[in-house]
Amino acid sequence: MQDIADITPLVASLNPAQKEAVTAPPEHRLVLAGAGSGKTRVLVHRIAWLITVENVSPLSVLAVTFTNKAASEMRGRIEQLITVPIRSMWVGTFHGIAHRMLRLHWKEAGLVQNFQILDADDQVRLVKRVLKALDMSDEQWPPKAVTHWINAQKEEARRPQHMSDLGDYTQRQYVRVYTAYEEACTKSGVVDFAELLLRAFEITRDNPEIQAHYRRRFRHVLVDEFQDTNTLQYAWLKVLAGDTGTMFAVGDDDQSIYSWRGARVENMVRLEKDFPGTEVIRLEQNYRSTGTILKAANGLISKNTNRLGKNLWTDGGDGEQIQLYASYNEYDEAEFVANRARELLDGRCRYSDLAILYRSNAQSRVLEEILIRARIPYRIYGGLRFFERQEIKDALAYLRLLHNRDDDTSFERTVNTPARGIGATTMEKLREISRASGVSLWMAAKNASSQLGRSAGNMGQFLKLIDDLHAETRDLPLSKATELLIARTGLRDHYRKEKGEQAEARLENLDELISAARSFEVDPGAASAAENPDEPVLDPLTAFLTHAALESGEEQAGPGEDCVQLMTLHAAKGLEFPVVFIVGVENGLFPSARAIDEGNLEEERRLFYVGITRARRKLYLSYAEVRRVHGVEQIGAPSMFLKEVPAECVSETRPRAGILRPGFGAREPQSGYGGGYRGAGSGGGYGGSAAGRPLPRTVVAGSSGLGPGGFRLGQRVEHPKFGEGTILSFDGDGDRAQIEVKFRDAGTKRLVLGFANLRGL
DNA sequence: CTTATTGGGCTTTTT
DNA sequence: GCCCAATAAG
Repeated sequence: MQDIADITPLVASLNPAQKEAVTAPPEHRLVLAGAGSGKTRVLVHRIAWLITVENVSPLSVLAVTFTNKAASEMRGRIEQLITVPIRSMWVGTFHGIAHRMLRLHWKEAGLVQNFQILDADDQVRLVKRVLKALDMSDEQWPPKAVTHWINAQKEEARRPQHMSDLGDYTQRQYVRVYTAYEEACTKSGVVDFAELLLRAFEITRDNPEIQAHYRRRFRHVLVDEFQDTNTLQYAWLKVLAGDTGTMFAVGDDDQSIYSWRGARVENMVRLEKDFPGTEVIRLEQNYRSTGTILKAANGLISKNTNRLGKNLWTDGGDGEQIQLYASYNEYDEAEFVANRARELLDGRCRYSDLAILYRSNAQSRVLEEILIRARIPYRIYGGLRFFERQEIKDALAYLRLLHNRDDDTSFERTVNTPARGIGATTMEKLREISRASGVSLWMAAKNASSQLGRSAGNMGQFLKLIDDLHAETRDLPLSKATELLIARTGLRDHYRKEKGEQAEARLENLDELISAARSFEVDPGAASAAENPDEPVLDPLTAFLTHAALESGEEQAGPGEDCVQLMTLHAAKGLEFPVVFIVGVENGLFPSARAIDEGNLEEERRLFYVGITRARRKLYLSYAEVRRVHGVEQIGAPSMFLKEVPAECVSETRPRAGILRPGFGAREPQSGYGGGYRGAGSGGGYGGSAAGRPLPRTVVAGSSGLGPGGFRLGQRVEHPKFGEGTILSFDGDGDRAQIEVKFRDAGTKRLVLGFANLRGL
């Protein structure tokens, strides 16, 4: 029996709804947790409650998240809350848990014991090679699209052998690639991300012992970000829980922003049907944002239909109005952000209190440029991550090849990196041999070196290098082995010779890899402490490679200290900042042109909702009247979503009245915006003009888009040779003035205006 | 085989 | 406008 004192810290700090969720009897629950309503808190406290009050063993708990970050945060917070050791508890990502099962049951899953994981990049490369082997052209069958199709099939748990031929040629070809791709994976002993989930699902569904074992074990299944589960993940959860396990799912349909990668919000409704007795608990009290920000968010999201329904509230104050800034262009917009940032930083803000959110990554470039000039330190999230870097993947491919010679993906990557005289022709020959004899590239190279002509010697050296390295490293600790490999394969010299500061960074990354390997070396003292049949024992190399595949690591850009945070709206989900700037709030950008085209506005609206609710105290929105998109200046209109934000929440700022908008493309921003309208952001403007009413325009009639030669942007023109077209942009002035025209038949051309002989239509 | 050049493409992203 | 990948030239 637990005494009262034990449970106080578990519930004392919770509001009634949170308390209801945490202390609910062990039955199915769906927690609709609004933004900033303490979702993670409820999940963590629920697990702690089950263990300390309901006397549930940590072994009986399965807690699933989407990201490694969320999983480790959850584990850490539970550990802080209770004294019971939870080392044996399965807390992890869908993929991490699937992987764990497959390591334990590799035989039943039909895998080889030392299977490796293919990342998204590797997968596309492999699909590409399969396409080539099937004589299907890259053009007609874009590898990325084919890969996407294969993954979509896997997410619906469809195997090629189950797919009926509907007499559709395209379908037939797709199935052909899918089949060949699967064979290639099996032959190489690799699985892609979707395959991890699919195999784990299949053994849980089809293997009675495995099913019984996990159902007996996992009495409590808890899922975070439930609105992001895809069909396969849901099916797996269902088959895991069976009718003995209880589901505790936490999610927010209003924050469903990943339907394009397979997430199915409908799973929230299905849960209620599939798990009888599921009670829904709503968390609507928000602890993050001001009343004004919540009002804006609520107003916006109420325009969506098919919501499960929720209204955020706070018992805090209204706070400040949301500032909306109408900028001339993206440089002016960035200046506005930098100016406001500087003002805030003079006050009580640290750099890291500020976040700049945008719809697409391309928008970060201009912001970066301006922030550098303003000497404001920043950090961009969402670049290349550590284990995705070229040099790191090179080194890892060698490690994988040492581990398994039949790993063709790694063979292809390493064989001529660094260059050792094994070119495309040789590899083409080798692939043909391997295809014909049905063996891996490695075996083919071993057996048929005589058929490789002039490169046979080089190939022989490569094979020997791998064999020698294997012998030399087999008894070394992993970090030493990695170090030796990087030196002996010539990778280090290869990158040393590369010029530029990039090379420097690459060498540092290789060193970083060596020290990362060190943390996977077995520590003989701690290892055998608790041998659990439910914990796979991985050799250091496998553990290291798995870590690299499943946790691609923090992205390395910039110093980790006090910085302004730049990221996409998608990347911001789950985070919060005292001050948030959302830039580029324009039709065509946000909502994106494609979303408008396809009528997918609800998800874009949710994305805006996510963005707004990231802000604690201050929120700035901005849009540009003109923006360069894919190198072409485009006139934008404020986002349709702005009209949906209650007018009283917003006050609008404009560049100082009376200053004309600069002529389109008359000057490049560097020189153009420096003089004319610098400091526009801090200028007076006129507040109070609420979003929703027509926005006053400072444009002087007729000046809009007027370029050299009297032509206007978007004007229809005729060229003696190219025919009719539309003006896309102007560049420069005087004799050198250029004009970019999109012709109806001749494509887009850049012409010198003086010679173009254009006639306006 | 390496290096320079051209051409296409282009939301969002975790594992 | 920028980045990648596929081609052409060295």
